[in-house]
Amino acid sequence: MSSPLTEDLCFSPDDYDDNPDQEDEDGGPNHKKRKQVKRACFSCRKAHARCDEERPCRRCIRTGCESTCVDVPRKKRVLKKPAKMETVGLKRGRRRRLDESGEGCESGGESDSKNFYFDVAEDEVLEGGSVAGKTTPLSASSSSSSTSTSSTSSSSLTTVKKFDFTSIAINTTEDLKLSWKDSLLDSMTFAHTDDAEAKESAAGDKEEEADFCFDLGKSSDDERCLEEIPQEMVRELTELRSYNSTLQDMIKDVQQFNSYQRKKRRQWELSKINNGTSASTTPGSGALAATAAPSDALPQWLVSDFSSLSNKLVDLSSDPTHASSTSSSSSISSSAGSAGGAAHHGHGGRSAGDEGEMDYLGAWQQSMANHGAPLQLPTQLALLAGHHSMLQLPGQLTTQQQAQPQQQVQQPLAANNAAANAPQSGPAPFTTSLPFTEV
DNA sequence: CAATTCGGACGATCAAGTAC
DNA sequence: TACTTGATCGTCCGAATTGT
Repeated sequence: MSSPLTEDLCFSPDDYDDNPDQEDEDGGPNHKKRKQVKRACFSCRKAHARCDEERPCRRCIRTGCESTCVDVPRKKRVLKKPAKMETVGLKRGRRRRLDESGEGCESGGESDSKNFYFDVAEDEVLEGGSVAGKTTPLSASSSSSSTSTSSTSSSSLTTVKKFDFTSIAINTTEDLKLSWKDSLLDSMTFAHTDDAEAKESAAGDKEEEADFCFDLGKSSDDERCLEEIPQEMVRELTELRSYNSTLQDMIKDVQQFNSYQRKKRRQWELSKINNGTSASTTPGSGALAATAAPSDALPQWLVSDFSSLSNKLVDLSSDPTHASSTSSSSSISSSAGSAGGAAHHGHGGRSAGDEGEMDYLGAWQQSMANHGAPLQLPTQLALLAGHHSMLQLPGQLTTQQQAQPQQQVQQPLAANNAAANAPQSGPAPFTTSLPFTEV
């Protein structure tokens, strides 16, 4: 029954349209239309409870949550699927005048269209409008999957250009299957629905179907299609995800190192300016002692991280099966901490019987090239990782890089910082420029 | 027994498609 | 451009559940 709360609110008298004389086709002689407020407050909406126009509303006052009694902006409407009426055969737009049958007539105002609505409802699935309000399981599932783009939130880290394969927005095998089914079924003009009744009625109406259904093939083919192709996709995607996850780990660490070095360099340059002399001439004095000239040496934590990273890479490139088992144990600890959440998913995704041996490093190179990032990592990282093939050491610039000098990577930052803009009379630009630009 | 939660029916609104 | 209409989003009833 009604809860005491709603009883307390006592909305009833004018909550319903007192115009019952309209249509009573669904039986009830006094079928009153439910009136609803234009906008319910956040609290009421959350509680699925009745609200009113006042702020704070009566319910919030009563429950003592006036603070949350605020309006929430309406969501912008999004069409998740292409309009369905093509698939069902209904057409939008002004109703065609049908002289002979008398079935249709020129639509006039609102009431006319309403009548028409009910007329149509006789032989269609549209009953009382409630069916139309339902969301199909397919659309729901496809929209619910969320991407976990693990962009770093820390301000000291740079944002990476996107080459995140997981942004395909598919997180599980089931998601993938559903998504695939969805797209496949979308491509058919045949109205797919999980609702057995609707399916039946759709199947029954052969004549209409023929009009807007084309090239469906046999249903058995469709079934097979739905099963086989996802398998292939699942496998590929799993590989991609695994590789991408490793990539993300590396990127995170490298970004940290980059940030660390940049900060160090800024400090060094600043202190140099403040001192009014060349850093090399006054070593060991005061602040300068604290901010020694940046070196190419990696901090200790990074060294250990990259050690495990290199092991991991060796595993990945040589023995994928082994990689999946070892990668979890030799996890690359992300000192940033914040980004750890999405970083390590997918490593276990490679199935034991996976025969497709992937050239991860090659793939990485390819990916980086595709996204316009130069293939260059810090020297020590290159040495640590032990994969010179995938790294480009400072001496080995690409032709593209030879054309534009290295410090280009650091420019956006330097533009914002007067100190960093100081004449580059200090040490030569670092050879540890990184493959990522600041955004 | 009161309070809270939440599934789902119903209402409002919007955007796409069509007739004129 | 006016109009229709399906889809989508919001409201809130009322049954179920939880707390005291």
